[in-house]
Amino acid sequence: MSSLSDESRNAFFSAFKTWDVPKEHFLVKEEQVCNYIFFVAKGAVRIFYHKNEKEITEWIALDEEFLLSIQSFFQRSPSRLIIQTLEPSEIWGIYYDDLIRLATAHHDIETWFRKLPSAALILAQNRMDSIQFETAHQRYQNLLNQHPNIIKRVPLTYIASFLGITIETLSRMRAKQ
Amino acid sequence: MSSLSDESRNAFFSAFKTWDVPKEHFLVKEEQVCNYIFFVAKGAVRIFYHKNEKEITEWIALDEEFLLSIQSFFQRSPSRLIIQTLEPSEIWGIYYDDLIRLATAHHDIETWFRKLPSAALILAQNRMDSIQFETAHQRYQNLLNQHPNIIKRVPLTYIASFLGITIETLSRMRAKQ
DNA sequence: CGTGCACTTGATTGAAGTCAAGCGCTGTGG
DNA sequence: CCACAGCGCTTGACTTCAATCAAGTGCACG
Repeated sequence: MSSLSDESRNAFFSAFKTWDVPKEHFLVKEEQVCNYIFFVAKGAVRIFYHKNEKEITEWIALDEEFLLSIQSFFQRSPSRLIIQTLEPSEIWGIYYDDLIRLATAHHDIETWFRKLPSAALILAQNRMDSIQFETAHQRYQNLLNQHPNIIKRVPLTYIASFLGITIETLSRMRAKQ
Repeated sequence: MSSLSDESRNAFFSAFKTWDVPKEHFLVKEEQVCNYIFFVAKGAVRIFYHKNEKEITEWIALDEEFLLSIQSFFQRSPSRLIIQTLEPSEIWGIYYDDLIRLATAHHDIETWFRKLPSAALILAQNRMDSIQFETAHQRYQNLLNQHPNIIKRVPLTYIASFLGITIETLSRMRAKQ
């Protein structure tokens, strides 16, 4: 995003649609195609999937963050991931076809766009590393350092699910700071 | 791959270069850019990265499998992943520029090519799921069912590292079938 | 006012890591 | 040609982290 020219950035942001949505509103339901790149202008949104009847939180986006199901958006296929607000939120979204149009017209947008899936792969890799090699306590501390607002604003269940631990364990970590 | 027309498939395979390489030969070293999509025609190759001075195996490719560092190849940036043969092997590779040329000429190759990063993301996601939610024993059983040849041909260290467990634990799993 | 949800706290269990010792090849050097 | 060093793997004893099960507290909302 930071790599875009002012002109491209303006074109990009002009293409957004905006919505005001209540708490627990679905931006993408299971098996739907994710047709938008979303930007959480204000509010809190989680992205999660079902695994053995449980909901696994993949990420929680607060104010001024992007999110989407990369796989669904890029492959134009039904999403395993579900996107849902945790608070009443102001959401912006850029529609797939509009983004393609922009990418065709602006080379820097195309470059940015093309890099998204492999950038997401790096994030997935990092998250896997942290689940595999860090203790629950380290993961909690990292989240606390890097995204203190998530800890402050979001219910335990979602944080625990994101960290890959039980709410009991998370509760105990907090008790010991 | 299966989605390519005969013509595209021929063009694709004609563009390969081939090498005979000894055991423990590096196809991609750390911090190098991965310029090829590799195809292991015959042999065994591992892809791994360094984490806290340890080598973490990400995948092991045997006869007739593709492998590459998606992130490095697509972003044209230095690779965190290292690719190295485990046996004397016959390796084919298609060079980045050649692949771009093919993708420009053959629309189905371009489609295939564009999908690679988000397809890899799904694999990464699945692997994370298995590390997070399956026991070491389940992961071993799955590997045994889905890739028995890896278990047969590859030294324990690499398999243990791929499964995310210690060699002791792996040895114990094998003892109980 | 009470039912339920979000969170806490405690006791117990279990899976897998660590440390340590030992076995059986293979290959190199005396 | 044998000896022994080293590697790949196994086995055992112990430890640890976090899950599970089970109560219990406090607040929120109908």
